Amino acid sequence: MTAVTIQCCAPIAREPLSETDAADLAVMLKAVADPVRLRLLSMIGSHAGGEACVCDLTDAFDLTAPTISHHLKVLRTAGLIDGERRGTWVYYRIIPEAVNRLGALFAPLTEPAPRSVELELTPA
Amino acid sequence: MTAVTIQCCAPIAREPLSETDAADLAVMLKAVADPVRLRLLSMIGSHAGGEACVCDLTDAFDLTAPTISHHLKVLRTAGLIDGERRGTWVYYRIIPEAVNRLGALFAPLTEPAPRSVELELTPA
DNA sequence: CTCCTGTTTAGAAGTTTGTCGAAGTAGTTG
DNA sequence: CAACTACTTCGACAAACTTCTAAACAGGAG
Repeated sequence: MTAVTIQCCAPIAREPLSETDAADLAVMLKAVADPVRLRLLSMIGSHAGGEACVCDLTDAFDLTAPTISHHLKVLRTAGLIDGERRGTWVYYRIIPEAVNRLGALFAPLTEPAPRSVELELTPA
Repeated sequence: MTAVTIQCCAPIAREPLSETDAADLAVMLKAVADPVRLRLLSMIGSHAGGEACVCDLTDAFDLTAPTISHHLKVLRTAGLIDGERRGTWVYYRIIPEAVNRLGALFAPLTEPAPRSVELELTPA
């Protein structure tokens, strides 16, 4: 059921990116091109249950709550994470499709021609 | 022989990135988090022979030569490309290991446990 | 309702980044 | 050597970014 569904742009070395695709991807990459946001994304994604509370995230850094909130907003605006308030706390989780899109962009491409490069994730 | 050899950091959602790894990766991601540099990288990687001359790259953009040169330097400093002068022209090519490192970072991770995720590139 | 905690918004200060024009280096050709 | 082309370095400046403090908003407890 977790179909992965990688689509948007071929690996970066297959064919030149269009101006539009490049601009589009740059937004996502900019969001992830910061040490704090990288760690936030990693913490959220690797947290038990696939989601993490802002309170946990804030405690893990030597930064103020507004700063963490700002970084989370950047990740959210870029479509990489999604947040939900449940009672007192707000929980964030990764949007896998977005992360997969980045993975596909930098996927290894040993041959110029599309050989049989397959990810064996769902053995059917 | 193209062993790929992906190593450095587990996928982003496997375990929280260390502060050092995050800072390290952020340098590479910052280099790639710009529409012009993304297109440059893509043009270089997808160019015939695996390398492109600066003259070709400069012509493809509406930017001055110094600006293109600056962007190439950012990519080079980040370890993503390497340049070589041959006679009159300078040629740049992608460093695959660096790009693969980014690919590994965003590789899909459907299960928390390390299942049999294998890239079938060298059928031995 | 009032107070307290968790989170976001608003505004400001300091730094980094993208771009340019001008000038410098490298190699080819006459 | 002189002139020309290809590319890089330098210095400058506007725009964008990271971080902070202060203040607002949201929900739970007394």
